[in-house]
Amino acid sequence: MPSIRNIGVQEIARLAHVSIGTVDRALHGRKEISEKTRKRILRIAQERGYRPNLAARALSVGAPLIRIGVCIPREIHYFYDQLRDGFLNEARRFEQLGVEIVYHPIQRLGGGECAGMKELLALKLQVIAICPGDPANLTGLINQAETQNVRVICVASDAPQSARSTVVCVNPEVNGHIAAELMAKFLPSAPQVAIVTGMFATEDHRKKVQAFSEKFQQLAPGGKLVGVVEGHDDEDETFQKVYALLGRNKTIKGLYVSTANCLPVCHAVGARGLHGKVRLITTDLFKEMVPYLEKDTILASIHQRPYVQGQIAVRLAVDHLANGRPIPPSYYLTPHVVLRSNLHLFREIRSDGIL
Amino acid sequence: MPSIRNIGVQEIARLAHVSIGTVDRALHGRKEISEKTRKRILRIAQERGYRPNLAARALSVGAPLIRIGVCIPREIHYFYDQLRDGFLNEARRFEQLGVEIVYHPIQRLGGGECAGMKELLALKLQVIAICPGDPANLTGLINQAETQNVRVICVASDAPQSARSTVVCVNPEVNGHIAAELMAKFLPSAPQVAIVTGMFATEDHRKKVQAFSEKFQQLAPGGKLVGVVEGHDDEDETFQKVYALLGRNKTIKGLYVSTANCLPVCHAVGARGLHGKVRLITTDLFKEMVPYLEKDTILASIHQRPYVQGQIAVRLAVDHLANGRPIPPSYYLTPHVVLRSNLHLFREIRSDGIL
DNA sequence: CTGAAAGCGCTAACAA
DNA sequence: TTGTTAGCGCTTTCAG
Repeated sequence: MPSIRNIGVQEIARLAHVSIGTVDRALHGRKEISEKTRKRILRIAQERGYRPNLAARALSVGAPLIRIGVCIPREIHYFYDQLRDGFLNEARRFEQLGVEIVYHPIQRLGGGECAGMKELLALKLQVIAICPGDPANLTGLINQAETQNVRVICVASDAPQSARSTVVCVNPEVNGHIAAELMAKFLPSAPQVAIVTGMFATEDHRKKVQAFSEKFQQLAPGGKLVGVVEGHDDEDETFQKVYALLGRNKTIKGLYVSTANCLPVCHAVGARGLHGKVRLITTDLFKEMVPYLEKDTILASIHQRPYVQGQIAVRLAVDHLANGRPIPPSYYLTPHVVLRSNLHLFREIRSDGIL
Repeated sequence: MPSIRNIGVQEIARLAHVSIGTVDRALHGRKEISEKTRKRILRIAQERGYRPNLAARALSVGAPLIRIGVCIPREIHYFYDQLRDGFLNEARRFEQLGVEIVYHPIQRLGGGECAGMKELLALKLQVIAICPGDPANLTGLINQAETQNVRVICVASDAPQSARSTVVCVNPEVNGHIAAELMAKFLPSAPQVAIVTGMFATEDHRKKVQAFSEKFQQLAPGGKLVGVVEGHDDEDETFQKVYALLGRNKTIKGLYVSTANCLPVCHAVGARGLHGKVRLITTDLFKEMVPYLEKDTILASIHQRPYVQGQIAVRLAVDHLANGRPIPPSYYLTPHVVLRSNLHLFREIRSDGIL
């Protein structure tokens, strides 16, 4: 334990026999200072465990010190509105410490994210949070940002090949595994099941499919995965394909819908008169799902907690920039399992704004 | 929108034709000021949407402004250590804004909570967080605290008859309902099940039992609740009683363990050679449960997230005291459903300290 | 009852 | 390259 009470610039200046101006220069790596005095000052600060007083800093500077650019899609609203609110509400808590969100939405996942990123890059922010829709294309810009000492936080989806500081998301493999486990436990033994996904090209979707399929084999001996439907997150296409599948194969007992696009699947089940016969494990949560959860067409939904993802991204940024804590290389959060009996506790379903 | 930029005491003083000293007196309800000038100043502050600059306040005062007393049990460690860490870690984020935790543990739930509360009361804190083990006895002290303008936050358990500002917990009824839903969905139709609880005298335990029993009737037609074991959270007693029950009744397929005391239940199941025959829904999470989750003796556990409860209590306090937001009358959080496939994501199981 | 002024720890502008 | 100083918005003390 270096010292009991916290030391300040004043004290450091005294110990180093320099003025506080010089201490400030040393601490902030400014150039107008000789290398040896900087060393000396830094060593003293280190030894005495100097931690800057953020309140004083914020007060002195006046302008926001930690500016977080947020480049996330607008659509699908029910998901990204929550994500945005997580960012905004959490940042407000640290407003007085100089934390500010620069919200820079794009229309949809992958739609103009490079342009958005470039604009944010020009703003000289400390942190950029982004949902990579097309990681391959974005990687160059992410690396450029990190080179310019801008921390990049991927949210909800990842750009694993890039130099991003961290990612905040639900691991898609975990999603697939949970779905498989629930399916294996909920359905009678040796069931036939199928998957409804968006498109194989999307890494997130592909991983969920694969993880589900592996885990399901393992947990449901005798069970069988009899089809994977690629709905391209299009309502009509999804409905048609699922409707056709259920017509061809009367023995299917379960469907894992690995994207948010579960409504057309519910409709197809209904159109075949299979409510109560074919059960769904879905992804995420929005109001329109409630009736299907209540009548057990949807047995459970795996909720990726976008609001909390936004919150956590802000916290990682603030913890790092304000309190000097390291950013963990990834932050995989536990999804919630939504059931009939806990449904009413989720912010998506509630009218009050409570977390 | 009252004004674009935030106004300060200086500006209010100018507008009211008084000095900033007087503004300060008005804003803080100090006595050395005439009623009419106070009114005038307050009106102006109101009109212009004055919000104090917390950084400046913290800087000026120096000492912690928001002191939160935390009177929670030490045992059972696996639960209350998490709760404590939630308080401590979250408070550290707001340290520079003058938030401080006064940690004042008691040995076990209900063991000396009145004395602990009294000691905290003497410290002139702004907030006291407490786990009521014996609400009837504590209510007087809680009311006294609130009268003295100390906000009382109940955590993990409630004192519903008191004037406490709020409670942060998992609603025991929700716990019971989720357990019932999982039991009904996981087990083959019309199963016989039993409950293992602590003691009926504890409100939390009683409510879980009742909620489970009602919901189970409703969701598992033909199923039957064939016993309720009161284990008094004693390992031997619980083992003996469950062992006896499983001997008497060979048809039991499921057990809902509504307290953290699930290990003796697992042992009893093992001793009867019923692994894989009798399935458990348990409560909370600690390392020793892992093998039973992995071999599916425990199908799922309902995790009350003590760490997050501590976090949220701090946030409610800070949001209220620092940012003037109202405290919601209750904050019921969603428990996590722990399964084999998400097990490794929980802080109780991980070695790194990440949330 | 009210006003004036010092000072919290830090940054930034200017002087040397 | 270094030192000096004003001032961020607020609380607090001391004078009036």
